[in-house]
Amino acid sequence: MVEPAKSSPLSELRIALPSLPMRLQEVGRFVAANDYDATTRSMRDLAAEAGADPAAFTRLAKAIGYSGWDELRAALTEARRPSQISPFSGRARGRRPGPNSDVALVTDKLEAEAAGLPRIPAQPIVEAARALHQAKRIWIAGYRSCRSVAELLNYELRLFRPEQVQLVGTSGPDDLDLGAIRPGEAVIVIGFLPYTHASVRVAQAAHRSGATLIAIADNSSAPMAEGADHVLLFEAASSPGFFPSLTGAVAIAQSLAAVTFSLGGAAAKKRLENTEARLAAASTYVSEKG
Amino acid sequence: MVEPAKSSPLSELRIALPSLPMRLQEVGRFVAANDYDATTRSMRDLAAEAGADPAAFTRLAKAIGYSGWDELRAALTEARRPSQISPFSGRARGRRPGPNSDVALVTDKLEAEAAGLPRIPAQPIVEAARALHQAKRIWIAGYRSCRSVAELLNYELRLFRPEQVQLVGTSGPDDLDLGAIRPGEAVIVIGFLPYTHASVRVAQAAHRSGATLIAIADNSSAPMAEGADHVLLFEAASSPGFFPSLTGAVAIAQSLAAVTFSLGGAAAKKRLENTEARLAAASTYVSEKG
DNA sequence: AAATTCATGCAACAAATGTTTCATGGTCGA
DNA sequence: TCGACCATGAAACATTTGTTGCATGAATTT
Repeated sequence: MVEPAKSSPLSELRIALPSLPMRLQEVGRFVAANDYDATTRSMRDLAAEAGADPAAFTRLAKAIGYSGWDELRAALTEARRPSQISPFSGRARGRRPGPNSDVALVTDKLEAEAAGLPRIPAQPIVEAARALHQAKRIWIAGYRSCRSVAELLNYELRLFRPEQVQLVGTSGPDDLDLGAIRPGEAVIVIGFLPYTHASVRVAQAAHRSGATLIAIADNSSAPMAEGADHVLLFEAASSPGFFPSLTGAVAIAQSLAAVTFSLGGAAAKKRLENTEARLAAASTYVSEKG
Repeated sequence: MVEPAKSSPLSELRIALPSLPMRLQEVGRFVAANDYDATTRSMRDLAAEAGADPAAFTRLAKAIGYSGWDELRAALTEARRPSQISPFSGRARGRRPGPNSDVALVTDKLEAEAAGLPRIPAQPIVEAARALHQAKRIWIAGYRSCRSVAELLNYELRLFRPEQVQLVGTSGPDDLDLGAIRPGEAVIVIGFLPYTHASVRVAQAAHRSGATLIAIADNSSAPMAEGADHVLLFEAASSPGFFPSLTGAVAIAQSLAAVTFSLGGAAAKKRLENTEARLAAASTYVSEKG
């Protein structure tokens, strides 16, 4: 099934552009080139920057079939709206049983997850890593499926900061750890919908105790992101399948560990070497043979 | 007093959220959850949708240090501006040490991992899932950083096959489990270079006992892949960084679980529903509120 | 118990927004 | 050349916007 190619307001604009009066062309080009400002700033503001009359914007909108600038801007705004991920994109679709349908499921899933990774904002990860670098102690909490991510992070960070990293709930009930959180420490909470009470409690405890709170979540409005100093977002529902995807969370966790290690400099490197030497001495690993 | 990370207005908002009056919290949550609308639509419009007083938005802005809603919105708008976020954020520039090099590291890492995912062969995953579907019992083994992947797989499979899935080494020493493996069962071993002795021993025990062996590894010549009925390969070293990447392994694990579930049909679906109902009854999750 | 602070909704306010009108100047066809 | 038409900028318009003062009621302190 092919969509009737409903053109976006921007392409409508560009198509109509050549047949417009000179001044409207200028304004139209300005809008096309600055469509983000067009959706966010006021008409008069744009007019000032474009060196044009405010009325030209109203006339432009009417010239390409809108009732006025407001309507054009609303269309541009909707066109720019970040793609709302529909949870039922892949699963609700009729997927008839067959030998190839499962392969298609896997392929779709992998591709969707691959597409989600580059959309992860890098800057917040770096900032969170700085916070980890400065933290005197690092707590990590994650429950149910997120537990695996928490443990991964715990493992990697411990490779070069063995004494300062701890998984919440390993040495007794969680509550025991919650009371031990102090200012100057950092707490990482991982979770996504549906959110567990436990993860929210850890986040609140972290915030209350004055520690730096880092939330890895699928949504900026997740309850454990409240009060968080750093929120690292990934797309959990972006891939077809039955469980939320964890690849984004894992990628974030690994990037976080990598940058934190990088900030650690020579000291971190040395500790990592020590740890590796110890593991090798215990003959944990199969020796590579030539 | 610790200075808060003033990276983005959204994080400022989240940090201040818990210490705000109730109504302002509601409004703040709404803004955090709908930040795109916050930048594009009018204050009164938002107020109507949030079911709040317009004045609350002005007060919220002032409460977190802005002169008014206009200024907060301007900050949100600038934070969302696409030009500085998406294109050429880090990679095109020189790689000299500095605040940007870390961002480039993360960006490159994410892109490399994203590129690796579609290269994962789907067919072997489906075949392995069929084996899992037929298995009377499923054992899962993974050590060190792979432990997290093993636990993820264990968790997801247990959601719809609670009695038949078990992580190796949870109920005593590994060796105890190794003797319990029987023909008709399936064993999943996850590992990559450097390979642990433990994972190799599990693989060998599985092979010896006549169980179906599924290896998730970075290389087809990995020692635990020897004698394996199914080998699922991913690229662990494909991404820059200091630790091998686990996103590929996680993606494989989740796909494996998804296909196995799909093969399980109505029975699996029913068990999953039962599990979810039990979790909900235990109020594990934070209830969604409208 | 009284006093005080504070949160909150309502309504009025000034400023701004988008639109329209009007006058001007230019272009094209007869 | 004249007249009809249109593009264009400036100003006036009604509407909407964000803000603020005020009254009310709840929570907290004295």
